[in-house]
Amino acid sequence: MDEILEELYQKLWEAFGPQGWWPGETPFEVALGAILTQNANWNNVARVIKLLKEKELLSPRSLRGLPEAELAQILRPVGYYNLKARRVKNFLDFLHANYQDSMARLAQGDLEELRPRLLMVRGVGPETADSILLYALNKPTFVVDAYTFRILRRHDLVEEACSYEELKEFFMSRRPASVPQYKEYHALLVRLGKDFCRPRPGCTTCPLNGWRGPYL
DNA sequence: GACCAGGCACATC
DNA sequence: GATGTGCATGGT
Repeated sequence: MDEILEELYQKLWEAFGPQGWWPGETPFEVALGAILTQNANWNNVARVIKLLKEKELLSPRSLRGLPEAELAQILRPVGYYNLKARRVKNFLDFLHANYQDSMARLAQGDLEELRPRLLMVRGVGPETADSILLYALNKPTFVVDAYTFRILRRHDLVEEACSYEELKEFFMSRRPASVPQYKEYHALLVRLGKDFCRPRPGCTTCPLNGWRGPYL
């Protein structure tokens, strides 16, 4: 099975090359994007982040000074905007109360300590926590998302009823704990998912078409 | 106009 | 522990 994940990585790499993830200039921008992209189109998230940048609101302190209702209006394009305004505020409160608004201070903790703490923030679930840990804080944890599950499921690498933690363990127990490669692997899976692996199969030009059995 | 998008919390059984 | 539901805009 280790060889299969290596083979999958090679195939994705050959098809797409380096993805350069996460798209974001600072750890805070990455963390914010992780919350905003929950069940949302990344293009909309990118627009909102660009707008926040233009308004000079893209820092923990300035965002903290913005009323939640105003933040919600800015967040409209990403969907679930009231919900996400609250979730962003929850994360900001967490960062302020424990780390003096500093992502650098947050990054000083280690993975085993930080993950449960992030999960205590309302609105930060397993995927968001792992995205922040891997892409903003450079901790060696693997990010599982809907694409990851769909792709591995479609190629019959995991069970239908595989949970988030099980799928994550499936990966991490079979791959060396490398931050750069975890970053790249997840990004490549998302790339494949966006371009080819729709909820309903049927794309003959998918680079993985026919790999471990056709799924047309 | 349907379907989809880089989830999560909460209620209920 | 599994399943169902609300949250919501914008792209294809």
